[in-house]
Amino acid sequence: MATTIKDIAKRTGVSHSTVSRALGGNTLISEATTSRIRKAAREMGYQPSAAARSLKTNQTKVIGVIVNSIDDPFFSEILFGIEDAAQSAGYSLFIAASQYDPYREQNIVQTMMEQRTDGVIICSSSFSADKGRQLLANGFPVVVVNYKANENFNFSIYHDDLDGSQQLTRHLIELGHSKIAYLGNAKSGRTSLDRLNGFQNEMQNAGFKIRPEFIYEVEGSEPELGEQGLNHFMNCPERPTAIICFNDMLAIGLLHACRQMGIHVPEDLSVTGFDNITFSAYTTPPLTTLDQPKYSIGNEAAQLLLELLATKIQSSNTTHKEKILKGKLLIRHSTAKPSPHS
Amino acid sequence: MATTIKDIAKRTGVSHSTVSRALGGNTLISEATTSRIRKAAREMGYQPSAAARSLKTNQTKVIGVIVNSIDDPFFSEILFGIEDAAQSAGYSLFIAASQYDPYREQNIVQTMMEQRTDGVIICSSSFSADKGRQLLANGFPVVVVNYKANENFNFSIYHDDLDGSQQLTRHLIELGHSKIAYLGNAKSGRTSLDRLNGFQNEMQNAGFKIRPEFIYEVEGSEPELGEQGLNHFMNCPERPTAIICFNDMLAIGLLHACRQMGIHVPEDLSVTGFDNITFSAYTTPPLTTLDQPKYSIGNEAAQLLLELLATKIQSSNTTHKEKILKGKLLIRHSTAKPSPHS
DNA sequence: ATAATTCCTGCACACGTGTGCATAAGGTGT
DNA sequence: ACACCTTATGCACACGTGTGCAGGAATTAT
Repeated sequence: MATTIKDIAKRTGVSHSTVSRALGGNTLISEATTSRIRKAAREMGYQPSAAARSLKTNQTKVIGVIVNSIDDPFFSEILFGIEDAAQSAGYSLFIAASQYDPYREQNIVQTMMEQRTDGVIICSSSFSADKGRQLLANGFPVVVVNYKANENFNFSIYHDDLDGSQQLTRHLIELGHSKIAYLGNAKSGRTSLDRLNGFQNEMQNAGFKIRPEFIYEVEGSEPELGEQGLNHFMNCPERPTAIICFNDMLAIGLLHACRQMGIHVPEDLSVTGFDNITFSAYTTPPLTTLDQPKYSIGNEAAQLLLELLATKIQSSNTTHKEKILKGKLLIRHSTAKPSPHS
Repeated sequence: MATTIKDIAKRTGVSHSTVSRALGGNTLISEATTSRIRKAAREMGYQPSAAARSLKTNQTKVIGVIVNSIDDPFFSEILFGIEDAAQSAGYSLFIAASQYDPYREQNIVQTMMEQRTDGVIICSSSFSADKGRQLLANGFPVVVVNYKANENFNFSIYHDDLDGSQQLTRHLIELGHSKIAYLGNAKSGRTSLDRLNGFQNEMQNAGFKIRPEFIYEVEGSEPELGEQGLNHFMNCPERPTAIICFNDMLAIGLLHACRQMGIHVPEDLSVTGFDNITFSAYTTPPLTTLDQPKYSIGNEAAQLLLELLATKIQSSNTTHKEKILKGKLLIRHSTAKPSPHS
């Protein structure tokens, strides 16, 4: 059994209250006893019980983080940003992955509530809104990341997907493309929609029409779905000269399929990704993408939550705060002028 | 403030003990009152306090997991396996990343101890042994994964790296290679050493000598270090015809560097990886690698820990249990016969 | 009708920590 | 010597939950 403050009290001949105060740095206790107690605590390998402490203080110093999937390299960088901010404020993370599974989602929400997490960061674009509201209803401060059902949530950090998508589209248009297609991910809801809208806006600005078959969605972001997307576009009566992919994972799969089908990128076809995950620099050719400030996004989200926890203004649910971060275009080698004979 | 069993007791007109028993499914309580209490609990949105419960029962239903870095796609698949096993046994995960940082490591250990995690799984090959011993000394059941300081730990699951490396080497030898080099990762300690040994064993079996400059280590597994490795080998007086990389990440970086230097894989040079992470299937050319059963490794580790928790045999530290899993060779297109004129 | 048995529920304490209040010891002023 | 103030510590209770034990009510046996 682990040593408790009572054990320390017994050994140093004081009451457990004195020990509690001494370890807490309360100046009421004399320096002599304080250092005596601290020494004993060290020798006995004392570790305070988080459970007992939270029970008393009503805070756990733990913040919950909900992501789609730990597999997704995109989230892991966001997690980094969150962890740095949390750690330096003395908070630990409780990470849970929903895996797009409603049963798991419910499970996660329940666990967070039972654990009495001080706050929750939702990074899962597909997380069902009612589960999130459940947390809000139970008084949990919630910050959402890249989650576009903001009608429900007062505190959010997100990336300007509209702008990012426009940057990519503009880049392609400036290269001379007009027959551009969009490969979306139906499971990502508003995020995919925003990127689609950015594309559409910019095409309209340039005076180009988009053929309806040039917009296609697959059910997820696994690379193998990129192949499915490519097949669709290559079977169109008129082929696009460029494809904007919802994210890097899809683009990576699509590039792979291109190679198998003998389509040369970027000579025959330009391809873009979104997010700038590590591996997007190592494809053939290296992927032109939109560098999303993932670390900053996570960091800002955590800071916002910490601020909420410090000021307790979450109760006044009239307040409302959101921050929008912009990414920047990263031109590598998967985009080029369209070939003259296409 | 969240509702407690006392609130429910007040509302249903019974004592809090009765509520506790009713919700716990104790058959001593009559069915009538049990269902009445359950109904009230549901209506009031009751969620038990994990803190209070653990304080009383002395178990948290949480198991800690320590990994090197969440970024590493290798670990995320292991986490999957762990989570599945844990979840179905009613346990939650407390995940922490050491990031190779001793300060963070100490911090993690302390947090695990304060949280009174029921057990710990260490998946970090670089995790310092004394930190692990600290956990053991405090009575934590510990299972280590792919951690080769087993002299200290009684319970471990690991992959047979020696065998895997031999499979890869044999494959190359059967293709006709004899000038084979090994690119290791100094930070991965024993793991890298085992893979090196497998390579050496198999070369010896075939009667081949290894030139000392054909063994080279870099400080990490980031893809960009693959380039450094390639440079080293290409500057050797006699160049290797095949390179065995410590893992896929390094191999991916090395392949990329090959392209930039105009080296054709596999015609000029064969390259192998290790682990079979998702992206290894999408490189150019797709990577020949060793498919490590990551999910199973995680799953078995969790099951072993759960078994320890159930039987409490961890106290009898004479027991000792380990499981070794073998991976299998996955031949893609980054390996081929050596070119005749090299 | 009373005793014995079963069934159900409440009392009281415990887990480890934090904190308001009382109080004892020591010091300073007259 | 006495009242007064400061300093240092202990007492007792609280947080939310679980559980051994006692005891009341209802049922059955005598």
